[in-house]
Formats: sequence, structure tokens, C-alpha cells
Amino acid sequence: MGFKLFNTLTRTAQDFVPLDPAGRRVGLYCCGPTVHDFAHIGNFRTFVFTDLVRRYLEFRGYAVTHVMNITDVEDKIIKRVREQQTTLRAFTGKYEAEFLRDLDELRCVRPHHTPRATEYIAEMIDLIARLLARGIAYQAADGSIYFSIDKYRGCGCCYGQLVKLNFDAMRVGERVASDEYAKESLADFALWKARVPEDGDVFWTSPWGEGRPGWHIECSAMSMKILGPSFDLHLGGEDLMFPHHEDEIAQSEGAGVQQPGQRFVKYWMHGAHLLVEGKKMSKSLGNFFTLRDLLAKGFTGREIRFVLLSGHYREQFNFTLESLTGARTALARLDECVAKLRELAGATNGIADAALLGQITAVLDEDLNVSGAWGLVFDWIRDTNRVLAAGNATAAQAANALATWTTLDTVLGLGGKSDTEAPPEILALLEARQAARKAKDFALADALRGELNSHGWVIEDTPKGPRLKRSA
RNA sequence: GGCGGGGUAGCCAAGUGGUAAGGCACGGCUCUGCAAAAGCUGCAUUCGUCGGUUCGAUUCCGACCCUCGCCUCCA
Repeated sequence: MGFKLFNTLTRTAQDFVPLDPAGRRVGLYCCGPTVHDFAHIGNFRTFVFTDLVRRYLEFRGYAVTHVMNITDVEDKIIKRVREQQTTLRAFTGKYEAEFLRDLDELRCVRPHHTPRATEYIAEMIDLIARLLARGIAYQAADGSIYFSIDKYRGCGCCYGQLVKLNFDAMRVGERVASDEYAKESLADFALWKARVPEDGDVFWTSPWGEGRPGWHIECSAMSMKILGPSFDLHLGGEDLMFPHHEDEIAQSEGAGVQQPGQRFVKYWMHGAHLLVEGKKMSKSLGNFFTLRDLLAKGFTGREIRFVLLSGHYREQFNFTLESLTGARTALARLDECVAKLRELAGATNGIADAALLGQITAVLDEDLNVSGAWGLVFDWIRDTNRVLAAGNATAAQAANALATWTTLDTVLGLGGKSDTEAPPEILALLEARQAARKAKDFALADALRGELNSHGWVIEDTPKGPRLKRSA
């Protein structure tokens, strides 16, 4: 009966019980984009997944506070700011705005808060100061502040909660930045990076000198500032489990700001990555798509959302162009059904079908089995069409069905297809064709039909007369 | 090497110890002046391979094959 979520911390599906004693308010944090470029379709899988979590929580009656950070200071950003001789804010502002537009395009509900890392430097410095005071962090010879995994463990804390780690068997990564040679231990990570000449104007002052924050600290500082030291849900892509989320836990819990017995985050959820055309997305394979690449190919954000939402979030998902085409057909079927219901219902108000909503809730309760939900939705479409086709559906029935769909769609977030009214000249062509048909001048009628087609409109001749539809 | 996911029809993808949802594609039908559109309908004796447990396994166990991801700033 309860809502179950797979918690990476326990590696099991657990009943979702909010920290709020009243069981109503829920804090949700999702690691957002690093705004150094346009986000790609893989990034958006995670954000659409987060959107589903949020919408479903709200559907379940929770009052969600949804936070998504904007990482607007980081190595790649600094590099590009320098290359393009622009300012940090001008550079990141552009990609941030584009990112939010993309989210809208995908019909994701905007988070309540989208804090920028650069606006929480003071909070990060406070957190680092706490860690230094507790002896868990140290300043190295290069002036940077690092988090000591050893010291953290010495406090009885566990490092390696989301993933099993075996440092001895770990490969020594080549990715360790050269400026991090000063670390006491390879596993330690930077909280504060001392300023280097390449940083240019990108630096802040701190008690430990000029510099900039490390990667992980921003999420700890911003999430705890906005949601409190302990909150319910933290989401992100699977690649963030380690080191990013592991380090977030270490910093946040190492700072000792939680109430006794409380964790930093109660439920960690991770979305699996996307494959594109069966392969890992990469620019060299030509299967690397940003959202705008797909829009440019003529697909809509709605179609892309549908595809991204067709598989379970913890399964690796194979994204293909063919599936986008399929989404178009499937959505057209849904739209057609809803349009017919709307026509029949008129101004009648309906009541949602509790039985169907109950079934959908039951499948989504199982760790968001969205594929199961689609199955039910399409079964419902077929049943509804049968009734509609029989021709004896009442306005009240249609209104009820419509209300059911409207409720379901608060979770799925597909919205309606934007209906475009046919302009007068198109309507005139339609009338002319009807006249020609009546006069049995089929040659003229077909010519007019062709002309309508060339203007992007298709005629659907129904027993009740012709309907105009915008062709895809 | 360490750790963790997967392998279900042409493609995508759910699911269950009791005999395989759904979507796309494809075939048939209805409608139509013809079409189109739309709708209805059909479409896996079978769930990577081989063993085992069981009255019964795709579902549990073992081995193997294949595949994907993470292993220090990538969603």
C-alpha cells in the first residue's frame, strides 16, 4: 500500500516515510547541471526522472520543496571563460537560461529553488570552517583545504556508503589533477582550491586565502541551507554515487550539524544512464544529442519526454531516433482520444475514475514503475475508444474519462497537444472541397485536399463530417 | 583487477514460482467516391546458454557466454 523507493543507501526498496513528523512536507534535492555547455539528452533523462519523482510525490499529497543546484564555477567553466574572454556570470548565465528553457520544453516542473554555487560561497566557507574545527579537514602546502577520509573514519563515520569501496584495489586515476599532489591521501578531496593564475578573475576570499570551492561542497552547503541539515530525498545520475554523493555525505555528516541519530539524507536515488542507438553517447560516434539537436530534427520536447519516461529509471535505457518516431504515433493516439472526449464532454464536469487512479498508484508505488503505468494508460485508451466507437457514450462519461486523464497527467506531465485553430483561408478550402464532393466533382475535391495537405493540414473524414488536423 | 547493472518478439520495454503488460513496426477489418486519418483486431508454447531445486521456473540457485556502467570533478 505504501510508496516504495529504491534507496541506494540500503540497496533495497523501502517504504517512503518523510522526516516531517506530520508526514506531509518533503525536501527533494537533485544535482543540477554544470552550466558550461548545452545539456544533452543523457542529462535530461536524470532531470525528467527527477520531475517524475516530484510530480508523483505531489500526486501522493506531499508538499514538496524541490531544489536543484546550478553549478556555475568549475574547471571547464573557468577554462572557457578565459578562452572566450568573458566574465563568469555572462558565460554561465547564458547556459543556465538555455538549460531552464530546455527543462520547460520537456515539460518539467521548475524546481522551487535553483541556487547558484557562486551565491553560496559564504555557506560553503562556514561548512569548511566547521570541518577544519573538527579536525576532519586540513590545509595542505598548496594552500588548498582537503577533506581527510582517515580523520573522518576516525570519528566513527563510514566512508563508502553508497558504493563498496576498496581503495587498495582501486586504480590510481590519471584524472587526479596535478594541483592536488599536496593531498595527504589519494582519497582525500578538495573542499577549497587555492587560487592559481589560470583562474583569472574567478576567485573568492576566504579565511584560508583566495580561491574557489571544490566541487562537492556546493551541494552540501546549498541543500542544507535550503532544506535543513537533514532532508528526505537526494537524486542524481548513477555516476554521481561516487565520488560526488559519497563526498557530500562525508562533508555534511562530518560537519556534525544533524540532530543526533539523523542522517544528512534519508533516501538517495540514482537514475541510470542512457545509451543512444545502443552505444554510449559520444561525439565521435555521432550519437551525441543535445535537446536542441533533437528539436532541430523536428521532434518535440513532449515526444522526447515520453521516450525518456518510457523505461524504469534504474535501468539503462536505449534511446533511439526510431523510438521518438514511435512516440509521435503513440501520443497522437492519446491526443485523438482526449480530443474526442473533450468534444463529447463539452462543458460537463466529471469525476476521475478512482479505480484506474488506484491501479496506476499501485504500480507507481513500486519504485515508480512507469512502464506499468503506461500499460494501464494505453489499455484505458483502447477501452475508451471502444466505448466512443460504439457511439453511445454520454457527455458525463466523457467528462469523467477526461477528469481521469487530467489527474493522471499531473504525474506524467504530457499536457495537451497545443491545438491550432485553422485560419479562415484553410476553412474556405475545406468548404470548397465539401461543395465539390457534394457535386461529385471528385477531381476538384482531391485537388483541394492536396492543397490543404501542402499547407500542412490533413482532412479526416468522419461520419459526422470532416475534421481538420495539423499534419505532424 | 575491484564493484554494480543487464540479456523478454523486427525494435523499445513491463512483469510473475502456475503458464508472457504496453508502445512502435507489420498483417487483417471497419469507415470512405477513392484515399487519408481514425478506430477495432491479429501478432512470443516462449523470456542469453547449460545444469539444479520444484508438481510446476522466464521468475529461485549454480556455472558459463554476451553486454553495459562506475573506480576521484561525467546525468
